[in-house]
Amino acid sequence: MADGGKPPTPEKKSWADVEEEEEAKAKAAAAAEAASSSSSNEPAVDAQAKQIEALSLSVPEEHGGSGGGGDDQGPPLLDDSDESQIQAVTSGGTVYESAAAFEDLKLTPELLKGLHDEMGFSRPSKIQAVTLPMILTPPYKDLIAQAHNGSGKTTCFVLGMLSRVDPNRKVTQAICICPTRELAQQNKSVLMRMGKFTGITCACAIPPAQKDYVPIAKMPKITDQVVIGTSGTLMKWINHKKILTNDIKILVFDEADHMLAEDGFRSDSERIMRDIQRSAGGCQVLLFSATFNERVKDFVTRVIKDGNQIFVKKEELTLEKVKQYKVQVPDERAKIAVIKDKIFEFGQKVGQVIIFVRTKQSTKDVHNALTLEDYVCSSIQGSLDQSEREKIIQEFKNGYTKVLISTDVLARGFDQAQKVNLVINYDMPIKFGTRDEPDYEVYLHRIGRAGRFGRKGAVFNLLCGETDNTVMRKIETYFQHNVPEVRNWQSEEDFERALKDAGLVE
DNA sequence: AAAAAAT
Repeated sequence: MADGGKPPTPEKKSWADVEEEEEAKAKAAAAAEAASSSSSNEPAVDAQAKQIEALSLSVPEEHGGSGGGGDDQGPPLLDDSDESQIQAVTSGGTVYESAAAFEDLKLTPELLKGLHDEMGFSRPSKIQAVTLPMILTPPYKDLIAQAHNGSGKTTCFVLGMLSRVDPNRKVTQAICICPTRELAQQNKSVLMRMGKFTGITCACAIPPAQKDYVPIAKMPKITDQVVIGTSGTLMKWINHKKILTNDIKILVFDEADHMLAEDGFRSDSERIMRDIQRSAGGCQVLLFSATFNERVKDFVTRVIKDGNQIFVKKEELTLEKVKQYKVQVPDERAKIAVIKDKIFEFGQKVGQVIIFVRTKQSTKDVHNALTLEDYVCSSIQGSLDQSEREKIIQEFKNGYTKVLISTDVLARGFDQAQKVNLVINYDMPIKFGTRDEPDYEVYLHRIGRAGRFGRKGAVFNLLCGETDNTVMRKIETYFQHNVPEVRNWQSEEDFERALKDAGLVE
């Protein structure tokens, strides 16, 4: 049943055995030659990398397992597979074989039990099949891996951390850095579930809620094998020797493009990397994200020189199953009207909804406008107290709230057990400092909140004025993806048809 | 003119 509907693939048809090793070596040598003659300061990795076959990244078949809201709908369908391509480039002489089953990965029985019984995964998704051997095969090479939103990246690095850690040693051996507290907590909860039978423990390095505050001096030392957190708190704990970094074996950057972007967390990330480098004498570094723009890609491939790389073309990055729409509205009031009359009418019926706005103030404004008319929703942004943030996330993950208004704090990585299938761009994502230059990466991450793990979803971009239209046009061009228009923002039929086309209503 | 983290 696992292969239902899929064309039969030959045994072991992985990129690894497509090319003979000898041939690959010859190619690598040729590549090195070419690279060194074209520009002598090219990073060695490009020169020595051997280009392997492009692989098809199919929709994964894993699902939320027991952590969901209770009404488990069984494994997602494998009907139409995503034809997007990913490209793997390996470094050095190691040859990897794509893992058809988790059993091929020499995992401990405890970990396998966690994967099957607790997570409910039957076999690896494409990105997992490709990256897990790279992560788990000695010599432990660094890895830069790009894969679609919702394709199962978290499992890759969580499994990586769990299997590289010695459960018997009560010292920190793995660190994962995330851009937001919510993501750190979410990743921790995935790791705890997956590692349920291993005895491995995990600390979350994020600032405590006000009521739980303790001075750093009084904080006990961390003895957990894994620490997952945000950059500031991680640095603080490391600086105060609450985390000892000399036994770190693996360092993971989730949403790595943002963690290493100049206008992101680059300086923090570099500092932490240097710290660990110094005290642990080098450790395996994993970078995971759905997006790597050319600038960041160029930078990370220079920082992580001798690693394996997997990248996806930007034109292949929009999710087939998430239908995008644009809606012209005359003014801000009309946006609220659309949300009230259309989104609340239809949206809630089909699942949960996230409405993205640009500023913290806007979350309050939109929230107030809706609450005034007795619509129930909640809103979140980074200035709320930690306990408040946790409460709102908890209520949303429980399914208690259906509509959540958010800044980009939730744009990346946030996963709601596949129950969010509608995303509203109340404000379009704009690059900071520009008027009409889209933030393509944020756009992609936002729409990725819908349609997790190959499920259906829809996105409505509310466009008001020429600037918004310019931004939308640029996005369409960038991803080479035409976004159809909902003709009349006041028309129930138009919205209904759009949702029908997206497969969200009958 | 900002969201994110945090001092």
